Amino acid sequence: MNRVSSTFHNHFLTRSPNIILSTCLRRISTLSVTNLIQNHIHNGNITDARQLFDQNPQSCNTLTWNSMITAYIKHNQMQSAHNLFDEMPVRDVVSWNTMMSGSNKAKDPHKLHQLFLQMKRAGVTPNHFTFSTAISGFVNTFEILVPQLHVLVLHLGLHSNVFVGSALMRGYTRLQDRKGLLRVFDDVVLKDISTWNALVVGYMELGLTVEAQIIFDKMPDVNIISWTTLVNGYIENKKISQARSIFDNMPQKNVVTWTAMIKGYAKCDKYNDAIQLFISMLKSGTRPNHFTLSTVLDACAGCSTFLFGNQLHSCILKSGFHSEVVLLTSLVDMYTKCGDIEAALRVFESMEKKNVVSWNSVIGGCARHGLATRALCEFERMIESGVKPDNVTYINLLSACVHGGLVEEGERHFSLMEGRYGIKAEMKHYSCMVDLYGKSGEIEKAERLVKEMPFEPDVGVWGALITACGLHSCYELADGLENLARDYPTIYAMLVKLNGEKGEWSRAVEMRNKMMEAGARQQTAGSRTEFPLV
DNA sequence: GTAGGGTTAG
Repeated sequence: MNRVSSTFHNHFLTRSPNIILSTCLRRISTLSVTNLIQNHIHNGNITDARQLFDQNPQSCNTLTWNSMITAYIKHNQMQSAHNLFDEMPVRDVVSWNTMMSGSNKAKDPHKLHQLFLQMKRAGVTPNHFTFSTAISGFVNTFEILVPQLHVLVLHLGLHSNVFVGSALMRGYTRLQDRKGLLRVFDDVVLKDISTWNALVVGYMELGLTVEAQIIFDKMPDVNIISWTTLVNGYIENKKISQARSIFDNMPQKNVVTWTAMIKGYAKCDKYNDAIQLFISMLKSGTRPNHFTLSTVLDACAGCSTFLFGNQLHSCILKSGFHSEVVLLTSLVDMYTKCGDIEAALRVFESMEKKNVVSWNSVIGGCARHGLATRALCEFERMIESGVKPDNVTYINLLSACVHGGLVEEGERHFSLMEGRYGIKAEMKHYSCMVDLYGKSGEIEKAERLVKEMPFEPDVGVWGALITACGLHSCYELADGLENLARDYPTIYAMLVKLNGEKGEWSRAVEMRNKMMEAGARQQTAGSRTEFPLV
């Protein structure tokens, strides 16, 4: 109000009464319109705010435009934010920063990159907000640009800012650049807990658990996030017992800490430990969230504990998490892996939102249960619903074709995969195709595909081919694969079988002896190798 | 009116 009164006073001294009056009214109306818009935004009435905004273009300054854009972003209306940004008469550094932060929220690093370049071209100088937003958004996609942005940061003297510092530290961590990480850490003069945590994360991600622990022990302050970071770091480095020891000695735990530790067990296939820990969590009085529940469902799927998974389903229905896509997808996956495809399909049908992972789970589930035609139908439905397939979709789809012996369908999808969707065939796609040809007796096609593959075949591809030789008694081809047996000793087992069938007893015995020498019998007896036995 | 740490699925 002081600024307003002083402005009035100056006008009284220099202007005629009419001009003074109209200026005063305009100022009052500008102030009140801006305030009203801000009020609407504050109360979440974004439509009313926009209406007022449109009705009073002359009253809206850059600050009001920025507020409107911020409100749209907050309400996940990125397109409206964008339209308004495009119409802005004057864009300041806040306008650009806001749009960049919106792109981060929408997980659109390409848009962020574009905005950053446009901002530079528009001659607007970036500030510490710009860099912390841009660098965070570039990690994972444009991390290669991090050192260049760091140079700009140093040039503009923004390197001691804590936000810029932790963003840069994540960038250098991603680039596996230990020196860069430490240099940025040292440059942040007033380090806070986040700065220290970022160094612990960095060392952990570089596999330097000892160094990470030393830093943790040196930290002037630690919070629950620091502790969880440490536990998670040990888990990522496969040091589960160290993780558990930290976990047990933490001064306090919350749902995030519990979930991280449960996930740690699930990750190293200790599913029962994961479930036991979940039960301890419940006993401790910590309520699970949707992150916890999908982790535990994953553990149930891993050890096929249908009963426990089924109980979790009831919990989910009561929990209020019934619209979480990830959680429901875990549920679908749990049911397919626990053998109840009908329940999986029911859950899937009930899902309001489905993403590519949800579709992949149901297609993979059908494939696993031998419902090849159903898998193909679900794939068609997926395309119709506008969800784009990815590499996993095709692995599941092709394996459905293998189960159903659908050679032509498989061939068609294999060629459409790259032709229509630009998905390059990976090893697993080739191994499905070799398996598909091999199981249906088209050994020549299988062999040709192995030769034409753009990379060296792996155990899965060879396994598929060798199984085919065994199934269809292709002695010639199999005999030619003997040189591979040193790497994949189970080939001997197949050679024993084929030579036996052919009556080549001395060679069968030779192969059997070689197999015993190579320890193939021991290797295959109790292992989880994917290499199929003939 | 703008910025950063820990947990979820195929």
